[in-house]
Amino acid sequence: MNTSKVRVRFAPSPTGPLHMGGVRTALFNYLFAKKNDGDFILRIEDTDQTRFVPGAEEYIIESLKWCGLGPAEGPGIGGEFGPYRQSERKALYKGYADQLVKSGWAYIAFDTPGEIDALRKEAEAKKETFSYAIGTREALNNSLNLPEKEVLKKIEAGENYVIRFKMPEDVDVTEEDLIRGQVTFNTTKSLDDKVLFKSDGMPTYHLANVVDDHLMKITHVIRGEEWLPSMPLHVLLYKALGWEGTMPRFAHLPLILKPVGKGKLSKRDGDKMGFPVFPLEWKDPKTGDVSQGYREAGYFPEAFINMLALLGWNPGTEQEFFSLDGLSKIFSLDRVVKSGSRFDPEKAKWFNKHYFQQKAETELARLFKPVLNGKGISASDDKITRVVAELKERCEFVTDLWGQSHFFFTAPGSYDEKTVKKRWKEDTPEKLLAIADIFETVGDWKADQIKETFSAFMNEKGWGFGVVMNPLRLCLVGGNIGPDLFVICELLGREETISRIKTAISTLK
RNA sequence: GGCCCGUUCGUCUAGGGGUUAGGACGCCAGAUUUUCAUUCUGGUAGCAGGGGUUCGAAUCCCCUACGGGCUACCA
Repeated sequence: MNTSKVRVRFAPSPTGPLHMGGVRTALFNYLFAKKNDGDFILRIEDTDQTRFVPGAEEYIIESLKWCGLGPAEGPGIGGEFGPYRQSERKALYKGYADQLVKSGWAYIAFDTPGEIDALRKEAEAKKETFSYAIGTREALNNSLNLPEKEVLKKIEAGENYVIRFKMPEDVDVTEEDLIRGQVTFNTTKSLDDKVLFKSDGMPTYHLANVVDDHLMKITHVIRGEEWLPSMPLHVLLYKALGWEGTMPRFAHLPLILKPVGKGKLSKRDGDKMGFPVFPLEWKDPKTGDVSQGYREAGYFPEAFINMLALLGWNPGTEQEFFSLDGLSKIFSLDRVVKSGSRFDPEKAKWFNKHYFQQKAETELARLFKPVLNGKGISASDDKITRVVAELKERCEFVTDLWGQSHFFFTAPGSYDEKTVKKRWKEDTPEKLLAIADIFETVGDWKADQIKETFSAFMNEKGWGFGVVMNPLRLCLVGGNIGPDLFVICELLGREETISRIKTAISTLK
């Protein structure tokens, strides 16, 4: 067993934006590395040139950065095991594929995609499935059946070929998965002769992955459950390459499922239900479609990470709030759950609310300021901080702030109809005018002073508080939202308060 | 279809032979807040089904059902 320093990698392929499931895989890798004083590295698996999407790699790197999951090695960062982009390692893989052919673990196959496709269709018509494997490979166009001379001739003639793994017959491959325990696969029952090296000169995932993990001294492969079925192939590959002694250990993470309905979480679910599935906003370079991001939706990275960490993992205690550092100290793979987890957007919001409430008012004000500026409003930091302080506990997102506070910065342009109907009575203007007058007499324009003067007057008149306060609120904010009425008065200032009362009266009269 | 993995409140989960099956989100109710929201307190709700093993099963075994993944010269 490998006892060297723990090294794990996150190995996405740049075929689009990083999905939150991918972020979670990165997170668990990161946490495992930190917990074990190991290295977390990023490797870009871009062996499929046809699926390359411009900007995807940058997106991945920026997403990890936003989440605080900085790799120790990777593209643009460097490290002694580079390059970290598989396309830049291209020259490396062919030798290993050839070695496999030489040792009899692999063979050369000349069948064209068209031919194989036809075979597949043919089998399908008979309600069977074609697989290139023992039982069919004997009759196909490959180096197992062709004389060596013929094979050489074809290659020299420039004929396209792939290199396939020669899956051994009827072997039970048993390997321990760190999350699931022992898993056994029978080679004949469940595995075919996978392509290791493509006709375009690139390795497939299987070869590149094993070669790179070996060369990069990866000790633990932590990846999504969709890879579990290919674990035996990889185990066999390590064996075939003579790397059994340093083979990494495997851990297959459960998938993140749709909030409702069947299947794994997809981009569509987010669009349909209005929650982000990507960490950052993504604009598809081809279609121009924009997908929502957690960052843009107003989530704090620490909330996003905290939520993700608890989706499929738990500390075994009742603690729910964790910083990345906190997680790094206690994370362990044996507390990863085996079954897929449905994602709950409500819980994500709840996490964000928690972190929002934890933030200092000045910090929140700093974040809110650009929002205000974007609306053409400039206000002193002091005022913004005061406003934020009053509204903080009724919000979950920085993006909620405006909806709760616009009236502090701009006078209401209209009045909520429902509220008008419910609260604005015939004698309301007269009463509010009296209040405006009494406001002129408030000594020190502070919330409690205003309240005191107001209450004294109300008691003297014998008016019901609700009858006056609700319409007053309507005048000042345009609806029935906002914090304590007297606080609103104070922050608005005496002049503005009275002016808004008068404007409302003349508008609603 | 084949192969593999899984299944505890609606959701995330604890619990791994003896528990009143615990917590969280959501939801509902009450209290506070002269609005709304917040906050607090309480409540609702679960071991997929059937067989074993055992004095005793949510827990171990088998079967069934259901869910999920894989089954590309994609990762």
